[in-house]
Amino acid sequence: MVQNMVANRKKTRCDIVEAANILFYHHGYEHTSFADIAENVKISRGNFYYHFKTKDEILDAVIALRLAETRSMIAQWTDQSDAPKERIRHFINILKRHQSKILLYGCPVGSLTLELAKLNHPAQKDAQALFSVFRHWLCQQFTALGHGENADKLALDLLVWSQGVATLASAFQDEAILAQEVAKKEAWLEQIKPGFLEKHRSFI
Amino acid sequence: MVQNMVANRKKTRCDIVEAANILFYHHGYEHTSFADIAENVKISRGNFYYHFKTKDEILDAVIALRLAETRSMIAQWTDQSDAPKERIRHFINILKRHQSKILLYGCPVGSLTLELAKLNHPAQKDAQALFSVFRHWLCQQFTALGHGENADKLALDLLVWSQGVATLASAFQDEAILAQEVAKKEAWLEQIKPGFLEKHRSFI
DNA sequence: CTGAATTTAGGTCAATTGTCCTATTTAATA
DNA sequence: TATTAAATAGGACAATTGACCTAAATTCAG
Repeated sequence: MVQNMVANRKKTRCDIVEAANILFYHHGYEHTSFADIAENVKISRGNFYYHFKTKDEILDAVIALRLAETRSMIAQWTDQSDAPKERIRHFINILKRHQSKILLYGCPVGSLTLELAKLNHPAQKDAQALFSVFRHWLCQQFTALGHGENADKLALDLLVWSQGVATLASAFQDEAILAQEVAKKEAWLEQIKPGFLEKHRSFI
Repeated sequence: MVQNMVANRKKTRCDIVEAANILFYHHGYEHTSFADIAENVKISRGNFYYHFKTKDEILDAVIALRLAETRSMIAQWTDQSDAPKERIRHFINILKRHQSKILLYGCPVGSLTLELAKLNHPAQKDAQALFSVFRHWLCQQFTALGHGENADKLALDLLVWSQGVATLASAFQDEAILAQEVAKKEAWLEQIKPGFLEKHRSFI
């Protein structure tokens, strides 16, 4: 059955990318070796090389996976509620939802971005897209809240905040920092005054 | 002359640590090899090994150097002005002063901290001290401004902000983000209302 | 100057890295 | 079933890593 073959091929490849995704997050891109990934997926290095010729190829696949996952997550948030505030709250709460991982490894987007910057890696731009996805979506939400002019700045502020919180919570290994910052940001979100364009929110 | 010997020894060692400090910042701890550092200082690997037995030893020395430099910088800020706001402004402005480097490599403290977390490196706690120095000093300044109860939270917020800005400015390679965020934070600092303990500021 | 101590140079080592190759096994087709 | 294509296993590779060692050079005291 062609279906089976294709499915299997896809599955092994998918297994590799998913394992690499986690290992890149936990141990960093460079500190993760072919052997680490292969061992994790329980395949031979030869089989591994059959699916990916170079390490950069795996990185590209991992970034593509993260982009897809991110888009899917955001689409879910968008579908779950029509209220921009409610949507933005979802973003704020990622920090709490992934608390334990963040305390250990920081934010997957921020840490990958920083590592690639130091390696001066060609995939830098692709990793940047991960931030852009959040940025544009948040911008849309703030626009819907009537902050058209400042929407992008507000979106960027929220990204800045999330990266800072992840970095410091991880540095101090202190979940109280995380909880406290999230609570404060939620309160800020609640209190935010809709801009004068609020009435036109429907056009978003 | 004993003086010369000791001075030379100190100088070579110091050169190594300073080169490692820069290379760790630019390329990361793990991606920097003995050979890289030795080549940079223009000494042999053997000479290098004479001064540092293991890579961890260099890391400790680099962290110690950064701690010393940070303390000295902060001491300067403290000496330059008695006004807490003026002092805090110095902190905010690090981002602008080191703009070009931050765009390329992020914040040296944040990125090192994140890398060590992923390596699960024993020096994590030492690197954390770098953040603590800023945190406590900022806390003192906010206390002097009369925000005793919230001083530590305000200090942490400022650290969070600085880390976030560094990460995103670097991710987007966009100095406008940096300039805009710094300007906004400076405005916030200006507008901040002194707490009711302001009159007692002298005791700090 | 001579001898001892410190400092430096450069070679060696085992381990690990990313990459590549060739057999063998598994699956699909005719 | 026989043939072909896809997938896997595992070995080999050159290069690089951190670590270690010894011999030479430099420095300084007596």
